[in-house]
Amino acid sequence: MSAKTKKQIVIEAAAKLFSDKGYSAASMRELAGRVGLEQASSLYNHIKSKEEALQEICFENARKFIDGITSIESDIEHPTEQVRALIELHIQIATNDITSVTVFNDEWRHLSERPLSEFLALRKDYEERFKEIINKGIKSGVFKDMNPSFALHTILSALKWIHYWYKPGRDSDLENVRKDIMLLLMSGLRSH
Amino acid sequence: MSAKTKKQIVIEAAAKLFSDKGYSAASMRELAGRVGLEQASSLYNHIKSKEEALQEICFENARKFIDGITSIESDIEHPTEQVRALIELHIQIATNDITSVTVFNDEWRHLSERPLSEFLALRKDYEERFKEIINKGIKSGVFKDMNPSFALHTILSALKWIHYWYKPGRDSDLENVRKDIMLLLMSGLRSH
DNA sequence: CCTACCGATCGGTAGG
DNA sequence: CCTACCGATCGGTAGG
Repeated sequence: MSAKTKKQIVIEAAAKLFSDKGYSAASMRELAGRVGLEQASSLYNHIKSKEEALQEICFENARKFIDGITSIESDIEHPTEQVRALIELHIQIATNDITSVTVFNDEWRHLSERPLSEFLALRKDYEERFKEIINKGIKSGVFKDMNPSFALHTILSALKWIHYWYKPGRDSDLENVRKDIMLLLMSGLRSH
Repeated sequence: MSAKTKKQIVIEAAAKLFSDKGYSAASMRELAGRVGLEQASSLYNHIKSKEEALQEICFENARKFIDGITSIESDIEHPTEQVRALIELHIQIATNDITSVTVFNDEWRHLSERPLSEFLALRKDYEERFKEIINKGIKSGVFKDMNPSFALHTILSALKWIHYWYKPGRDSDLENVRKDIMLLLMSGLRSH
C-alpha cells in the first residue's frame, strides 16, 4: 500500500543488524550508518530506544504465528493437514519476513522484564496449541505414539535452519526444501 | 583424574555465562563474581582475554564432534546405524557437556577473524562427512530420495533443542527423549 | 588476588 | 537531522 515509513525502515534494518551481530553487539551507531544517518542520535526521532526496536520485531512476529495457527485451527480439520500447514507457515514466515530471524534467534531474551514475560506468554500459547494438534493426531492413531512435547520441540527446532539458509537468490531451491522437510518430518510423525 | 584447574573452572563458568547472556552481553565483572573473585582483573591470571575463553570452548567442542564422527566412520558400517550413532553423539554431548551450548548456540560467531575461519573449517569438515553418510544411505536405497544437504540441516537443527531443555534433574526423561527423537528422525529418513 | 586506573565505546539527551 | 555532550560500563594493564 503506502510507502514504508522511516520508522519501518529503521526497524527492518535493526532486525537485520540484530541478526548479524546479536542484539548486544549491535550498536546504534552502526544502525544509523545502515539507514543513511550520520549520527546515532538522529535515530531517536524515529524510535524511542534500542529496546523499542527489539520489542516491535518480537511482537510483530509473534502475532504472525498466533494468527497463522488460529486460521489453521478453524479452517483445517485433520491433524495431519494441520501440522502440514504449520510447517508451511514456518517456512513462509522464515523466507518472506526479514525481521523474523530475530524472533527465531535468541534475541528475544534481551527484552526487559515486562515485555519478556508477555513475549514468553505468547510463545507458550502458540506451543501449547501446536502441541494439542500433535496430541490429537497421536490419540487418533494417525501419528506415532510419542511424547507430544518432544515431538513439538524437535519439529520447531528442525524448522529453524531455513531462515539461516534462505537468501532471496535461493527461491529456485525453496520448493525442493519445502518438499524434503515435509517428507522428513511428516513421515517421521505419521504412523503409517 | 586430577582436580580441575582454576582455568578450567573459569572457562566452564564462562561457557555458562555466554550461554545465559550471550557473549557480548556477558561481562568479565560478572564472570569474576561467578567464580568467587571480587575483581575482574583477577581473571587475567587464568585466561589471557575474554576471547581466549570463547576460543577454548568452541575448539574443545568442535574436537569432540570430529573425534566422534571419526570413530563412527571406522567402527560402524551401515549408514542407518551410522546416523543413529551420530544422533546419539549429539544427544550425549548436549547433555554431558555444560560448555557445549556455546558452540550449539551462535556464540562462535563472536570469534575474531582467524579463529573464526578455523572454526568454520572444522564445522564444514564435520558437516561434509555427516552429509556423505546420508548420501551413501540415499544411494543404496535405505534412505528416502531427498537432497542430502537439506536432510543434514534438518537433522542437525532438530537436535539443537536438547541442550536448551536439558537440566541435570531431567535425567529420568532423557531415555524417553532419546527414543522419540530417534523414532521421529530415523523413520523420517528411512525409506521403508 | 587486589588496588587503582585507563582509553574506548556504549545508549541516550538537550538544544537548535 | 546534526552538534555537542554525558554518565555508565566495558575489556584490559601496571604494579605489588
